[in-house]
Parts: sequence; structure tokens; C-alpha cells
Amino acid sequence: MAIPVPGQPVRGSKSGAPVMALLDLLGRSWAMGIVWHLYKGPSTFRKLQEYCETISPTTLNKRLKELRDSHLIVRTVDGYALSQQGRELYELIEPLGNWAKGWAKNFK
Amino acid sequence: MAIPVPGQPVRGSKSGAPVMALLDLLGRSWAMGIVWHLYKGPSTFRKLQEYCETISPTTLNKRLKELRDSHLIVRTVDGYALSQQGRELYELIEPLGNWAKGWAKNFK
DNA sequence: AGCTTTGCTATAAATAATGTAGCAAACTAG
DNA sequence: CTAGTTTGCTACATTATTTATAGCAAAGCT
Repeated sequence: MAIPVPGQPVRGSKSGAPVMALLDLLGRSWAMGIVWHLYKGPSTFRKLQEYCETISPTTLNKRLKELRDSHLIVRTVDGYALSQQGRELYELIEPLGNWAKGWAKNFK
Repeated sequence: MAIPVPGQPVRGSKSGAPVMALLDLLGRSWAMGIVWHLYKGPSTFRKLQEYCETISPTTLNKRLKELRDSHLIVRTVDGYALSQQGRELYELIEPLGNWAKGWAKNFK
């Protein structure tokens, strides 16, 4: 599937409203998990593969490419890392972590 | 695929860490879009179908079931609507809308 | 009673993700 | 330098997910 770009049609919006492009990008398998993990620090391809226990290299590679094209991650000497924008984005999603703990109580 | 439940293995975590279960749930096609849309007010199945321009009824129905089982949406006389928890969650995701506008400038 | 709207199911075709193997390039130890 | 190791992938077959289209039963008008 095409990489979601604001201004182009994406899943959820023919006009490519920025938030829709973002939801499309982040709503692909593992995308948020990768961002979540990389916030802890740069990581190699193989480390990411271990972390995302059941991701295939094919998919990991695709996600990484999309996230790089979207300027959320960059390659460094230490491997893949969040860009400045990627870190900003993580900080927006971070509160989900705590909220999820309360939410989890519904399932007891 | 099984509905992600905190405490059970999900994509990204064998232990089912709550945040991972949440990312799995929200990371499915259209899930965030549905939450995003419902914040504006209750909506019928057909209205949601129109809004999510290219969702199939099969997938919409699956997503709705998952989100209901996860206590994020409920059925009302006016159709599907966010639950209290769903509204809380939306409010956590809301900042993405503004952030995405700045992010979109990278693609000009 | 007839027409419309709504919520959905069925089925087939297309697309995306997994699982496994493996390879070329860069790095490391001897 | 040279024989492993590690790393970042690509290939390919299988399985899972999503789409697309048709259509139906129930409820709500008129």
C-alpha cells in the first residue's frame, strides 16, 4: 500500500487531511510499537525484530521505510532512532501507557 | 485475529502489557478513525460506512465488535457512540490532530 | 400494504503479514 | 589477512486480513 502522505488520498480521507494521513500511518501493524520502543533509544534492525516478537523482517522493513519517509525515524550510527518529530509524536502517545493501565481493569 | 485483551498475549507482547493490548487494538485498520469520528456524536452503521470512505461492512462490523468488547463504544438509541472511556481515550489522541498539521509541512 | 432505511451476513477476489531460508556487506578475533 | 559473527535486508510460499459486491431480514415511515 502507498505510504500515507498528508494532502494525498489516504485511508479515511480523499483529501488527505493531515490527521487522517497520520492515523493511516500509525494504524498499520507494529507502527506505534516501533515508535514506542525506539523512544527508549536507538535500536538495530535485529533488536527491533526481537522486541516485536512476531514481526516478520518483510513487514519490519516496510514499516521502517514508511516511518523514515515520514520523517519520524532516522538512521544513525547506532541504528534506527526517533527523529526530533518522532520524539514529539511519542510524547503525544505516551499518556496512553498510563491510561491503558486503568482501562485494563475492565478485563478482570 | 483475537481481540486484544490486556493480560493476554497480543501483537507486540507475550505478557499482554496494557499499552501493547491498546496499541494492538487501535493499530487495526480504521480503529482510530472510528473513535475519531464518533467523538463528534453518535452515528449509525451506515453513516460510519460513508464516513470511512473505503471500509467494507465486514471490517466495520468487526472493528465495532472489538471496540464494544473493549468498552470503548456502546450502542445507544442514536446508534454507536463513545463510552465514557472512549471519550477519555479520544481526548488523549486529540492532540494528534494539531500536531499532524505541523508534520504535514514536511511534505510540501 | 408498500417503500425505505438500517444493520448486518455471505462469498469471492485482492492485499498485507508471517515464517523460513539465506545472502552480501561490515565488523571482530586470532 | 582470514575465518567466523553480526547485521540488514530480500525471496518466496503460506496464512490472515481487508475489500467489493450482493443481498436479506427487521424496523420505520407514508
